[in-house]
Amino acid sequence: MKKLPHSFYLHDDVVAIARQLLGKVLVTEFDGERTSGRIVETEAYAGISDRASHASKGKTPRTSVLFKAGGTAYIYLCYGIHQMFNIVTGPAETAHAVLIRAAEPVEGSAIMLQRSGKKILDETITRGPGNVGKAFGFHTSQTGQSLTSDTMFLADDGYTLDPARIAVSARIGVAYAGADALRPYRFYNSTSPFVSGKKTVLY
DNA sequence: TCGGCGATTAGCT
DNA sequence: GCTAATCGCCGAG
Repeated sequence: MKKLPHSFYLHDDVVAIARQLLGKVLVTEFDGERTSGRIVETEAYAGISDRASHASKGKTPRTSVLFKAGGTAYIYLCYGIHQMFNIVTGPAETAHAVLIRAAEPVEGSAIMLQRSGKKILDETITRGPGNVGKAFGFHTSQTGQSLTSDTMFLADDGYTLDPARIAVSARIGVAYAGADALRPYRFYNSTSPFVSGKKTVLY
């Protein structure tokens, strides 16, 4: 299990990073409770020119974290309920980010179940960005934290996802973004039951 | 200070 | 498949 180096996040091609993150392991260890999971679904948000990205609204108190250098966590609340976990990428001020939409539990599934309030452990535990936030214990108060720390980081355990299994589609829930909503920026493992949304392959 | 709205989800029908 | 729940953020006034 190798922690991804800071340099991984500084690459300026956010779409390439979103694809490379499939198969990597997301690890959190809050209050001594370690949970980890293999990433199976991501979405790229390409800076201020991407109308689906919060960065398109400019730098505000909420979005300022997006403008930091890569390797930073951007966590925000959606619909008043869901903690959405994003990874800031690229050099400072580019405002690129990758949203983690789904993962497969590797360690600490009992803790994930407890955090989610669910009764049975099934694939909904980490399916969808809101559920990922819950299962891993993310909270908006952690936005702006480094992803190379010991409490919150990404790792490579040697696993490589067969490229033939990677599917690409438009992003989910961004219809308001006009033409940008059609960009092929969503990547997922087509064989994983943990992937959210429709299973149609567009590309 | 106020009103509209969103990178969603769960629970019914 | 459809819809209510739910609240912080942001821009307008």
